[in-house]
Amino acid sequence: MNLRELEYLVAVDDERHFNRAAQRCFVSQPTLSGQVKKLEDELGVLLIERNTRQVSMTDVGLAVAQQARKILTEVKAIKEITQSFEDPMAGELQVGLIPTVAPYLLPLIMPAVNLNFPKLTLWLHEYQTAVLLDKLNKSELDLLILALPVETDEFSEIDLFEESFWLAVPHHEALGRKKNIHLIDLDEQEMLLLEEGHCLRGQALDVCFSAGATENNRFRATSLETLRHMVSEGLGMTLLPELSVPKKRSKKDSIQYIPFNDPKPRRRIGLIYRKGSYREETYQQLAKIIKKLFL
Amino acid sequence: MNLRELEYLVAVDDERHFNRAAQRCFVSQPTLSGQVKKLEDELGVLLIERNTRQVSMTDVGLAVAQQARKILTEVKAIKEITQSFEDPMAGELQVGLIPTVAPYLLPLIMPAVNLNFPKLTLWLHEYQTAVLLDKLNKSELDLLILALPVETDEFSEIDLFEESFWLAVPHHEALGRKKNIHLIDLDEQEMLLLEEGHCLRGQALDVCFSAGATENNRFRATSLETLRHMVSEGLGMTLLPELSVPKKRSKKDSIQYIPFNDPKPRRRIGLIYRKGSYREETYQQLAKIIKKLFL
DNA sequence: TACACTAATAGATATTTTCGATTTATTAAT
DNA sequence: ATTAATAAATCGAAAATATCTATTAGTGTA
Repeated sequence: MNLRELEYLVAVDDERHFNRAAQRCFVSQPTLSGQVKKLEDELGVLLIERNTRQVSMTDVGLAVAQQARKILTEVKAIKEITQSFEDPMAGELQVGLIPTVAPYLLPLIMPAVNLNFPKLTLWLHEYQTAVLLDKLNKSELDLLILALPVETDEFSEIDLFEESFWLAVPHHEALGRKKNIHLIDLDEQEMLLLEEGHCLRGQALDVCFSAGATENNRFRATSLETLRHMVSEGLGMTLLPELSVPKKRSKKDSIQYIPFNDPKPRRRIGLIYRKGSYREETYQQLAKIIKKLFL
Repeated sequence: MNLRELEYLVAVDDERHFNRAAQRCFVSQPTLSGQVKKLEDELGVLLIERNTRQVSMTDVGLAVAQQARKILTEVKAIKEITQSFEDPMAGELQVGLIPTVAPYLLPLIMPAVNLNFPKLTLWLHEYQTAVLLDKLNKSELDLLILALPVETDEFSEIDLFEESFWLAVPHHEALGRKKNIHLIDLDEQEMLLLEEGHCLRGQALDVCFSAGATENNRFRATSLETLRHMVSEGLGMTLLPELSVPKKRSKKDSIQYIPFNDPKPRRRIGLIYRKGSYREETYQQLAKIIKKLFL
């Protein structure tokens, strides 16, 4: 078997036309026809049903073409591997982030990343922790930015920064007058939280639990911004991670943002990747740049 | 690039010796040397550090060889794909089972499977549910036999059979006199259970909870057979899945096995595989044969 | 210095891939 | 029925590639 044969097969599956497929592969039609036939002979099955009027794939053909695509993708990866050794800070990276971090962190770090590593292209993906871990595992993603710790020994972690929680209260609430608050001030309070699946929900629940607060079970927000709108509508208070707290705040805002006194409740944000990945150097340098911004 | 070049590279990585690597590939040493050099030229990096005395892989070389192995494995899979279309009931299958099912189910089904599908080779793997699902996801396994339901939409399920739970009590216990028992007879009883990680533990806990029984927290068994020995030593009672209950029982056994009256507590055992797998036909037929044994 | 071992090189040969030209088959239009 | 248009298969020559044997060159050891 041969990688070119596989390319030809994939081209036929895409084009459903031998001539066009051949053009796409920059070879003549007889060449492509011949190689496809050779592949069929070697495998001992008919991959493509064809007459002079129409081309269609057999069931086996479809399955083999699918596998061929996978193989060709893995082959491309070889070139990326070697390039990443030549220059660790060049190439493409599939990065996954959790939704409660991505929109607030990316504007902060992307300019610095692009400036320092102009040859590095980041493809950004936003999913909840469980999905991210699965995709990292399956090598669909290379690198995750999420809340630590993650209990698994298949991945390596790098700490990035710690993020405190702030209290977001509607303007009219008594608590909104305070400049700082203590955890115990939350005792007996009812909090709005995110829906199931967001790791932030679990972290906030922990804080609520240790402070003696409870969850408002009538509403659960699907995103941090929904949550913020709910607070702004006066429906209740919530905990927000520091990065999502606006830098410019005024006493007239419909939401008052209040920091905690020590010991501040907080979460760790970090970066994880598959243990022993050949891209380790890339990840370390990326982490270094991001950390610098939080000093 | 070329699959043969990748084979040569892997051979060198394995043998650390050009001559032996060449022999392993059934080519002459100059051929192998030349092709490896060609690969290095194409990738633009040194993969192997060599002089006439010793051969060692560079970091890039190791990473590329690793990727090459992956590719060659995927290529092999093509042949398996076509063969499985030729005859769905031929070839190799990586089957995963949970530890509370494997040792009791396999002796029952393997003779029938081997008889009906002599060309099918099953490789059997025993892990707890979470690990099985991960390996199925990563395509390290093709097929799982475990307790349903499994909450995920990436896999397809086929029901195999339902398995009732039996009560296993030490010979001397009062409950051991009974021929049948009701769930409510377990009220206030303390049960021995498996350690964390076994799905059977969760299923038994459910039963205990609904019956008003509690767990004995001083011991947790690592396997069903350990659990059975603990009961046999008189340390307490437990729930066992039907398949693990001996067919021949006597009143003199140190363990008395007692079935439940309706509604019997039970669990569903089934088979799952990746949705849309080209092996679907194979799995359906396997399921059919297994089901037949439980009619 | 001679020897044993190993990888690289050179030149010849064999194999495989490719191309252009042609053939065969099918459909649509006249 | 005939013709034209389209598309895939086939053929034979050429080009490209992989392989072989024989030889060379480098490295460590006795």
